[in-house]
Amino acid sequence: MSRMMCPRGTDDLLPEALPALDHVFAAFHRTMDTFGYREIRTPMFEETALFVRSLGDESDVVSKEMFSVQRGDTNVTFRPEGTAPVVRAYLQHNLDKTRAFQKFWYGGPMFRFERPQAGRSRQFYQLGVEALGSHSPLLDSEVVLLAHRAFAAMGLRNYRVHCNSIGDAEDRTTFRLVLRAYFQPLLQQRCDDCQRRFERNVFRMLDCKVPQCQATNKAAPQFLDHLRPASRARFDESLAVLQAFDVPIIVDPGIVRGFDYYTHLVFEVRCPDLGARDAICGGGRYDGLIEQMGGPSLGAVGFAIGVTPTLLALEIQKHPAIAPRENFAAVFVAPIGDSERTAALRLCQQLRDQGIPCDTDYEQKSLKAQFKSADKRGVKVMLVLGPDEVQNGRVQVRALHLGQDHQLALDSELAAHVRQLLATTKTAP
RNA sequence: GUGGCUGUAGCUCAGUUGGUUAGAGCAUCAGAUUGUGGUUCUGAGGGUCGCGGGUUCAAAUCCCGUCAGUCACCCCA
Repeated sequence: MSRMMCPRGTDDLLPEALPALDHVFAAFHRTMDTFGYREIRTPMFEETALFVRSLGDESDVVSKEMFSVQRGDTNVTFRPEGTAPVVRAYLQHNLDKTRAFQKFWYGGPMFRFERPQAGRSRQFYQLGVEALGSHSPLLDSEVVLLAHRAFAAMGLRNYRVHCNSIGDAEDRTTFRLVLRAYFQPLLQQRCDDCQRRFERNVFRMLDCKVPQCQATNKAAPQFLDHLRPASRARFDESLAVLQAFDVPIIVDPGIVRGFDYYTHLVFEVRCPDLGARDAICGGGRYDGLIEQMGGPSLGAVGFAIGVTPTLLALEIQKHPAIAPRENFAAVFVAPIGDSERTAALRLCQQLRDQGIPCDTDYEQKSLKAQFKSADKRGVKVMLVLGPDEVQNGRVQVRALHLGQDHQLALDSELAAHVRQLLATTKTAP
């Protein structure tokens, strides 16, 4: 079968699926407004060098997951994540010099060339925030609180925020030595991946999922115990704030994060209902990034929500806003025969002009068939036009959801009547 | 990139140890004394059984390949 299909790892969002996406975006947007974050939109693709510089050419994303396009001597990449583009825009427009501290949110598709699986695709949607230009520990807490409130606004239940601190560059240098010293004699017992991680990124050995590795991880030194007092105090301060706001926190030494630019607070939101891939949000502080990208030494903190897994979680939890919805026009004008077709179109348009979503028949269906299909599409009000109605300047109005019939005049009052019928809900008998 | 599972109608699936014109439910469309929905009844359309090759008198069924989907690993939202 050689039918055309959308490329592997992509999905068509059909009309009935979009209300779910809208629900998540709208809840996020509302939350951002109340916290004073403003939306920013950057291009879908950037110069490849931007991501190489921010993520590091050692990272998996850069080394094997980028959607890149070479055109003449320019090489661009469809954005695999949202942080680097926002920081780039911030610096490009000299915001660091005019109003250094700014809070942004963004949302939209991201692209990574990887093997699709449950809750993960090659084009996926992220909603994220970036609070740029401040080192304040208060912001660390605010950002986590913000993620929590956003999920709450979406109606998600049963999730936990896993938090950890990985200190600053100095803490990490120290801890790297401590970890290497600990793992060196145990290296024989570790899996192949950990053998590689020992040199490349020791920290990742801490969240290895292989059972034999987890055994030696239990007694492994923890970041939190090797932070300098100032770093440790800052983490404790953040935790205290979050506990005061009843955020479901779990301190989890296994949270290490993949990208190089993270510092101090790192966190992940997980929803156990999802099974193997349970992370729905990841973020933290990344104090080195702005400077790394050619800007001044300013702090930054943010997170990104994976919309796809979030929708999956809401679906599993049977959230009503996620169910597929047929969003057809609520009013339908049904001409009985061909002679009423023009009048029907005119009436239909008249209601549309009044802001009432309205549709009519285009296929010369029988009246019965029009009723049947209208019922299936969730139409609430049917307006029937036959020869008699047209001649008398009247229309038959049937409220399908109420089971009521009315005869109404085709005058300026009609729209108001229809509007009223739409607003009426069926009362229990 | 690695591994497991799965490909039969628009959807969910039957299809007996290989054996005639491949079935059901739902969905779609049309009817049930000719201007009215949801229930019910009747009927219709719709499939080169993912694709290619092989074994056989005979393949949806067995074998090989390939493509696609899916789940998991690596990594990550």
